[in-house]
Amino acid sequence: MQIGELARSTGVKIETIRYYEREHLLPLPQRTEGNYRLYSPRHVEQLRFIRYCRSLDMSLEEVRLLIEARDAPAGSCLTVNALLDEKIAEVDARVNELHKLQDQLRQLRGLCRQPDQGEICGILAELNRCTESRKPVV
Amino acid sequence: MQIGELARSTGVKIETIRYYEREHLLPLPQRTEGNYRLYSPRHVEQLRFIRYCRSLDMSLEEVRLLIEARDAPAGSCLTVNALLDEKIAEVDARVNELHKLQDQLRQLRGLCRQPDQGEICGILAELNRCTESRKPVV
DNA sequence: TGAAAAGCCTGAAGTGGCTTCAGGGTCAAG
DNA sequence: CTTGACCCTGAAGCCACTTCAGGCTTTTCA
Repeated sequence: MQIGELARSTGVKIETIRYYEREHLLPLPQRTEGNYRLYSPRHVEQLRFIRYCRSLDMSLEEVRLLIEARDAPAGSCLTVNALLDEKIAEVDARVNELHKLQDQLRQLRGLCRQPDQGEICGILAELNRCTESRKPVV
Repeated sequence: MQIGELARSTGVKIETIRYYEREHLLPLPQRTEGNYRLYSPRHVEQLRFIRYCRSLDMSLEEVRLLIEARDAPAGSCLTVNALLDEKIAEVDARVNELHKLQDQLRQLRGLCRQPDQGEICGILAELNRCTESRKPVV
């Protein structure tokens, strides 16, 4: 299976596949006489593994850890649990941040409901106000 | 006011200030005889403006737009409103994604509550399962 | 048979929003 | 006069890719 077919069957771009190879996340494939990469079902699995982990917001470094753990499963539970716990905490924190951001954005948006009436837009006024060392209303 | 004081009084790193200058987000400051940057209160305001926008998750490109709008406020309401609406939609979408991710991560984490019992960790088993072309349980 | 089109190759540079590093120059205090 | 705090520049590093330039291989079709 050539790189194009691997790309189609996994939905991963060719360039990304080559990038993973350079990063040693995918084992080196065989080559044809014309120097084309030749992939095995093993590669398909590994690529899917990487993409599933990435869809869970893991960094490539974390994916590397998980691949190690997967290839030597004994005793790796603690590592994997710790990784997931950390990730869950990160995502929780990020969601909280974004909720606050949503409030701020909506309040700011509320300062100018009408299209331009000639006077200065309430949003710009507020953004400007925040450049002085007073606290934002929003 | 030298760059160090500007940095202290705004909480922005010196390197970041120089970076904003390179990116034309901050006007070029005067220089002393010894080639040190000299900032005015105008620069302090502008830098605060940038950081406030950044705290609202605006990209530097968007900040550039807002600076333009701020400096020519007439008729800029529509631009500013559109930018905010887009930003609000983006953040909403991201929050939804993260909520789904949280569910996934927590379910995955639930597959291995105990430290290593010798058998293969349920999490790794599930991650592996997802490398085959079946749908994930989680 | 021959040429175009589709597919593949490599290495380097670009993305955003900074941060870090190497290798200096300037200036006030002791 | 030297130490140390402060400042300067230009280049490279970070992440996870993406894009680009320039060229090779294989297939397809006239």
